[in-house]
Amino acid sequence: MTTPSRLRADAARNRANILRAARTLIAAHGERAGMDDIAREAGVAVGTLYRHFPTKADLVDAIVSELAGLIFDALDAAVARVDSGDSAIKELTHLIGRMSEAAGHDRTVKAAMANLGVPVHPDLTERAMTGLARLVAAGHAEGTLHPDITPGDLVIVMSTMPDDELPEAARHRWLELAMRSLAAPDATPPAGDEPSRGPGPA
Amino acid sequence: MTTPSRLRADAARNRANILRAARTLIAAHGERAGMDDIAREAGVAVGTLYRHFPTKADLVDAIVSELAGLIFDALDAAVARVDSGDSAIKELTHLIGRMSEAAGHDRTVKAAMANLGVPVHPDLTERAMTGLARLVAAGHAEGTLHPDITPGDLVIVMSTMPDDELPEAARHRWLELAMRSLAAPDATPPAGDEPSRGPGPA
DNA sequence: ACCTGAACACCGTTCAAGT
DNA sequence: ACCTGAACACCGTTCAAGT
Repeated sequence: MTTPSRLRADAARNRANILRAARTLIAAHGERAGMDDIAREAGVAVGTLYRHFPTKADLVDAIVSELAGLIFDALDAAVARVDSGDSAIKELTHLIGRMSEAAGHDRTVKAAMANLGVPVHPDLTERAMTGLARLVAAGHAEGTLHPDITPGDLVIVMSTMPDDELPEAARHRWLELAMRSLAAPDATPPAGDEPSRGPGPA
Repeated sequence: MTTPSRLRADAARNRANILRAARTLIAAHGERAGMDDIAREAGVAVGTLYRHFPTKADLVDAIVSELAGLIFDALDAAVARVDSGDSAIKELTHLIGRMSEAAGHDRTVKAAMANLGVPVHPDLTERAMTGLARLVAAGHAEGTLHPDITPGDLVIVMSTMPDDELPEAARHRWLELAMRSLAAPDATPPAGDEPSRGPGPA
């Protein structure tokens, strides 16, 4: 779990090989991937696998966290671009679209997505929520995001993203529909603000 | 799989007990439910379980199909009400809302949902698509459904419905967002229940 | 310290024996 | 015909023995 500060050379090599093998096999077969298969693919004995990751869940978690890190990087990059003046709704569409595309090829992405909502690592979750809040604020400021949308809503959208069980065309259409539910109502300019029943930001 | 036209009295009783036990345990624990546990709960030996359902997947499939049947019934009822003059968007909201609520308590519902898109039983799928097409047509006619929405879009929405991994408040908020993506641009989506702030998972 | 691989435990599945 | 439950196979996990 906690990577020791210093690792024997062969141990470090083994760990890297295990992670690489796990990335490949778990992305392809999900949790169905067998520990023996992963060990063989990594060129180590099962015992070695278990020395580095005490349980299969720990190994999966490591892969998922790794991927969550990449997602956070993408999020940070989007925030940076928005700070530089790019359109928030455009960056958000791009971000969610990239994640959805990834989720179509890698079974781990959905799990990484869920980690945003159910904090396994609270610090990472806070990092994500901070980034999402920046995007939401920018979207509200430029008037392209629906006024009642919150960072939590983005988490909901991301965690209900389709995986590879839906064909690509459907995943693409999902993105359109999802963004439609996030976007500001553009048909009528937001002058009087709708009195419907939207829980306004008070 | 194919239920024999006549079944010995004890066999029929066993089958019913197995289905009831499976409903309970699979709804609660998903596919993690053990075959031995289901057999014990049903009061039969494992061999008997396997005589009725050659494989665990078959048993799960039976439960899922059963539930899909209930969903289709609900769909047909909605179509009937719309034919009687009820609002299509309102019935659609109610229908998806009920399914979402069910999915929050029963891990099988999502699987049943997926059956709509990936036809396990083509005839059932066709029945569902016919019903959905009626609702879509009615929604277009009354102008409450977004003009470009198709029955396939409803399948996408239903198969990306959140399960019990999202808390109830988030599931409720999901419904609002989903209906927003389906509604006509100028229409105010009817909310059967009071809208809740959807802050997502804490 | 770390690695190895045989052995154990658990659960899906089978089958010889019963009625 | 249908039921029973011990036995088998598979896979996650452990551990005594090696270096």
